[in-house]
Amino acid sequence: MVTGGNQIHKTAPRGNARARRGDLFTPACPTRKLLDRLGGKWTSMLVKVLGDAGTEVRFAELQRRAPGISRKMLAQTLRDLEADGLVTRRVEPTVPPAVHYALTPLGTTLVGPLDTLRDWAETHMGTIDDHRQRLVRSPA
Amino acid sequence: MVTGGNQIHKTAPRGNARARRGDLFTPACPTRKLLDRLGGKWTSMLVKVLGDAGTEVRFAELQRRAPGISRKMLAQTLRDLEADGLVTRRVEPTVPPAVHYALTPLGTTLVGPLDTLRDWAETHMGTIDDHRQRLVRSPA
DNA sequence: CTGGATCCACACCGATACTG
DNA sequence: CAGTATCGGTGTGGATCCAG
Repeated sequence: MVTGGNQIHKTAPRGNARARRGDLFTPACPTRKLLDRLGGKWTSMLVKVLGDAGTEVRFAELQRRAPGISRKMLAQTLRDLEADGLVTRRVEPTVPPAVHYALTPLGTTLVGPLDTLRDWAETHMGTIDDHRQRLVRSPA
Repeated sequence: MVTGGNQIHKTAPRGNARARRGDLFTPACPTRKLLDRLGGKWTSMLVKVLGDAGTEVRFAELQRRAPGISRKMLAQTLRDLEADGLVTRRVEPTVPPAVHYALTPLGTTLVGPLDTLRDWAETHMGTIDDHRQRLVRSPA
């Protein structure tokens, strides 16, 4: 994965967003691009946190609710999500500033599919881990 | 859910086994681990190809149906999927050998959730691309 | 409080050559 | 046919310091 995920994001050229005529092999597959974003280490967690909140959440509060994230990655991931139109950013011009983030309607539509993935993961990842463990202990 | 957050998977040192003092992160969020795998550049495509086939598919045929993949990445991804218990590998001891791959029942259960993601992607990724394009053309 | 800038370790993946 | 071995480029993400 994540691919380092995946990708057009990891290895493919970035400048040319659109597939050009010669590119038979859909380098711009929507699913591939979506997985590239979700494959980011913090993207899905932030979508979930914002979705659960249902309202605006401030920067520091997001950092609290996403344990382990650094300020750099929090800012970077939020900027990406904002550029995607999945998250809104609202700055209160106070001193010091207060910045509020929330899911856009589009971002909200992503919560369901993510829940589907989470359900599958919570149901089956244990089985997968066990399977890998068996390979370690009894290699063919 | 994604709240497990960090995981010694992508960046953390693997050789020096001991976590350092600050690391008190929850062991491993299943959703995070699933996305790490799906984030791989070819994983989801191979699952889809094998799912669509419904039967065993040979190595070379997989390479044909996953345009652009190299033999190295095909072999590596298939080995990972096999280790996860998502894919079976069957070798016919002929000369030259013929190797057949197929989804396990567990692997088949992953097809649905992936379809859900693909539906979302095909519906909304265009909107996301447009949103990013607007940022490029009309910067602040 | 909310970031940006920089440095760097490491993991992913492509290209190529070799093997049984 | 179906892999493995190796090299190297590139991107991701953590740590740390600086700034409005």
